[in-house]
Amino acid sequence: MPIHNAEIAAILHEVADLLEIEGENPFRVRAYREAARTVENHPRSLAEMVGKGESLTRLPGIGEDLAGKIREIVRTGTLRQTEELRERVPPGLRSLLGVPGLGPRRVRELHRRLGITSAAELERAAREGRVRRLPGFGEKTERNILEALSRGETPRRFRLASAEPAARALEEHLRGCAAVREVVVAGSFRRRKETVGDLDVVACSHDGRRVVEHFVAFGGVERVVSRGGTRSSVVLKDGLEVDLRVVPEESFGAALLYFTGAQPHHVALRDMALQKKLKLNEYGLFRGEERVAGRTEAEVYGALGLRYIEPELREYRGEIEAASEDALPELLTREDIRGDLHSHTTATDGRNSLEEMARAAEERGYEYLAITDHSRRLRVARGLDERRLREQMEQIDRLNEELEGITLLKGAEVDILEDGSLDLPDGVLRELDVVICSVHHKLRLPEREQTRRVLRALANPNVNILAHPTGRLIGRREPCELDVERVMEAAVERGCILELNANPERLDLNDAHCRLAKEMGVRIAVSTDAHGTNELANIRFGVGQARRGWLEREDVVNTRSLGELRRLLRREGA
DNA sequence: GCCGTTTTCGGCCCGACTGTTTTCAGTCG
Repeated sequence: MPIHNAEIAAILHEVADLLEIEGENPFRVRAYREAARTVENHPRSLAEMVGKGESLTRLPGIGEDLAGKIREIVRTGTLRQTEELRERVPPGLRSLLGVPGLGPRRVRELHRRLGITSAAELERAAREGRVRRLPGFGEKTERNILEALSRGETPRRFRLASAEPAARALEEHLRGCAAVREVVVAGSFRRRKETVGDLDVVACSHDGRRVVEHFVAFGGVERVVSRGGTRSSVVLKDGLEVDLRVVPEESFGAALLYFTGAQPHHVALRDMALQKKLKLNEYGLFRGEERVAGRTEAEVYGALGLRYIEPELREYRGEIEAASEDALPELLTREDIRGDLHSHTTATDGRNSLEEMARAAEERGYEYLAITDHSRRLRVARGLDERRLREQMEQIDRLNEELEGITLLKGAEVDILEDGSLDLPDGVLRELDVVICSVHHKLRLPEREQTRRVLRALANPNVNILAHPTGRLIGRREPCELDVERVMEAAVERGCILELNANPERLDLNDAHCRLAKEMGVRIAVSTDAHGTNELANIRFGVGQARRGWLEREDVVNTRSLGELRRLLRREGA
């Protein structure tokens, strides 16, 4: 079984943590962290690249040494260096780095002076009052450690959609403060990352203290972690941490840039600034004492010789180079979307009728909506057999005569059976406007079998779209073992479309896959898989993910007019 | 450990807040 990028990255992260606890050169530690990040973000399988003898040193942050280590991991599944480190640094110490307030320095002291190697030992030492006697520690630190341990705090990530209500409520709350001129939730939320660890709020005001006081009075606040004159940090009742920064108007753009990140993106910008003998921080871009930019982000990018870079691109995946060459993509927007190609009704497991779904889509300004109820294999959803599907097709024909602003497309979401055959006969599939196929059971097949299964389904000439290709559920279910690159090759050959499922629990394909699809020339459908009228609005999450994957209007099929779309679905004029 | 129109050595982002401190280290983002 080839090793996954995520597993390689995990090993590199462990090396970084252990080296840090040992007190290694922090830049060396950072090099491992950056390499790990590069690996986990890389759309292609490194194991495969190693197998093909491709060079790894072209990846950012990976030199000869790390390339060799990655090759060792791919070949042996492990790294001798890690094994050696584990003998010197008890692996339990690693988990202590996750305790708020404990960094590598303090963890090392705890180990060296008190022999602590685990959270349980730390708790005991703190209870016995031994921690407070260490230099640099005190009563308060000891108490904070105990509190953090009793909360059992493991940094938890929130799905974008679960953080959104809090983000909107906070924005509104802060706008209610007279001293606030502008407020934006920045960070990974603004980059539309599929999960966020916390919210970073940037407010524009000349009275920081007043804004901070207003901020900590927000109704959802569980506890205040810190509050100063320009910055504060709180934890909300649902456990989400929120950091606020207040800056004056002339710094707002620079602060947004700083707090939107991603960190490597901003570090690279600082680097560019240094090369131009400028200094970039959250207050502006400076030449000596003089502020040359900072009011808006565009101003800062401009002063660095770059085009404005959309937040979703700021992941340090080539966007800075593209901006300097004026080669940035013109990203997909919500307004580009002309219809939804995946939806369900009460005929199976949806909550609204055909007509209700149609009207809701019409209200969104769509030209078309594909009705794609499940096939019979999905028993829990009361999936349709051929007879019931034909009944629905007739209903759609009748309804289309009444509807004026929108057209319903006749479709189905057909289960891919274990052998790769489809759950409805070709005869009826041929009569549909759009055929989606997807895997809903046997998600744990080995990669070879899963890939063969999906490839066989795509070989059916009636199939248009492969829905939620990897089957992952964010935070709940890992993606299935699937050779996504092979599937994409097949999709290109056969004119099939891959779905970017916009359900915020799925967002499948992920951003890296979208980027790969674009590079390989695979067409994408951004679809909500709505099981009710209220879910059609989930399209915004799909658009965000598409933008993170550098997708443009041309790459996405449901930006086409109905006529163009119909031609595409007949696989003509590809 | 990486990286390079300030190159193969010597840099590597930087400011706020907290707690333990009499001037600052550690942590965090």
